[in-house]
Amino acid sequence: MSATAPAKTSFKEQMLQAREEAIVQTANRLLAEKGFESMTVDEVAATVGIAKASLYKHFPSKEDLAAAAMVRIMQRTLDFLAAVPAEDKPVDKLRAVVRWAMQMQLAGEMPSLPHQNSSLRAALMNNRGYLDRLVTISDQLGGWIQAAQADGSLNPKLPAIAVLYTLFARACDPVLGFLKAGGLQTDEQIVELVLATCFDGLAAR
Amino acid sequence: MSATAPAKTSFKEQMLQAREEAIVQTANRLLAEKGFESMTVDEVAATVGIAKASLYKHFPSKEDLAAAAMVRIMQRTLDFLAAVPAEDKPVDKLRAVVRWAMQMQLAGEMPSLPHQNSSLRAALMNNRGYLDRLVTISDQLGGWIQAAQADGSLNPKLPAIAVLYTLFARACDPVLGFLKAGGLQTDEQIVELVLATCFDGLAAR
DNA sequence: GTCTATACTAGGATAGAC
DNA sequence: GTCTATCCTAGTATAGAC
Repeated sequence: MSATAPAKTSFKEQMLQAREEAIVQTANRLLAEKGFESMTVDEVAATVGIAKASLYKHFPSKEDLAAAAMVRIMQRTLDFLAAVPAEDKPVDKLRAVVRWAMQMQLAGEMPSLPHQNSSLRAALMNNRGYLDRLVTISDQLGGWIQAAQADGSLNPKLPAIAVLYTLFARACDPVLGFLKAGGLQTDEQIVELVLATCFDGLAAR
Repeated sequence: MSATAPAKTSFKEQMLQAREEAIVQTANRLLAEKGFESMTVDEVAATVGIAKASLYKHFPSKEDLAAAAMVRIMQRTLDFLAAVPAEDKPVDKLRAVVRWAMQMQLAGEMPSLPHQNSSLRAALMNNRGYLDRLVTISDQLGGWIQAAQADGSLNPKLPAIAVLYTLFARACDPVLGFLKAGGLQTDEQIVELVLATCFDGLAAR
């Protein structure tokens, strides 16, 4: 550990971090595209361009790899929440978050929810980094939901927890994919359409 | 083929049909519970109480088995559609169908949508029985949607196809499972809650 | 058409050299 | 920490007797 060592170590660590980021990013895309069960470690490694054994030096299991990808999307969500203008109306903040999440999904960047019985689900429930971020996101959205219900822009009769779950679910809504496959709307139109049905409902107003 | 044969043959065939129904029903539940990829043929066979090889005498592949379960739920949907009172308002017919589908999901009887990239998806797209039922259901719901938009009870600005997709998606909405896991509402309350957010939206009216 | 036993493969994970 | 080569389990599917 000489005085000149830090620079090289830091560079090496940067490379390491960059590779890990590439791996997690690839896992994230495949998770969004085909789900945890259908995603194979072989495919992740091949896409990144490294050997499978090398990948396993970074992540001890497929579950840990997928969990890292889930933590990443949660962190990106937190980053977005932090960037929402504080002066916006609560309901507009909520709309902005859901819009962003839907854009992520259309871009193939939003991993689908793990099934109740999945081994990934179990791994996430034991992952502090994931749970902490989930709680932070829920608290922040929960505050906005209550504020929006208090100012009369969101239906105050709905339990806040039901609203929260609904917003989470819309981030993974398969309707976006259906409409995209139909090819009749642009991505932007699809997002605004689903956003409108989410907040305003199907019934006439 | 003597004159006395038909009775015995018929009985045997009834047994055969009953067994196939038991297999498909089990597959249906497992499909709802854990999805196509996580469902194993071993588990289906064990649950039904037959050997795996026997199951393969009835269905040539796992995909065919799952497809039979999907055809079954589509047929049950058609049966429900046929039983909806013709004199009801179009929008009430739509509500009734979505309510029924949500009840099916909470009962663990609604298989989750196959992922875009799934081998099951490909099998379904080559399955005439599935596609025909899907088209019939879509046509019937599509007619009700247009009627509801015409009579002013459903938002006429929404593309009918988007409404149709939204209704399909609500049948598999993960929000139901989230709320059920929370344990704060009865099944009936969950259904009415999600039904209300679907048709009336999250925003205050 | 049901069973037991087995073939075959995909895919998660590891060994060991560099 | 990267590679090639290999292990090993789980799971789909089939053979062959009854």
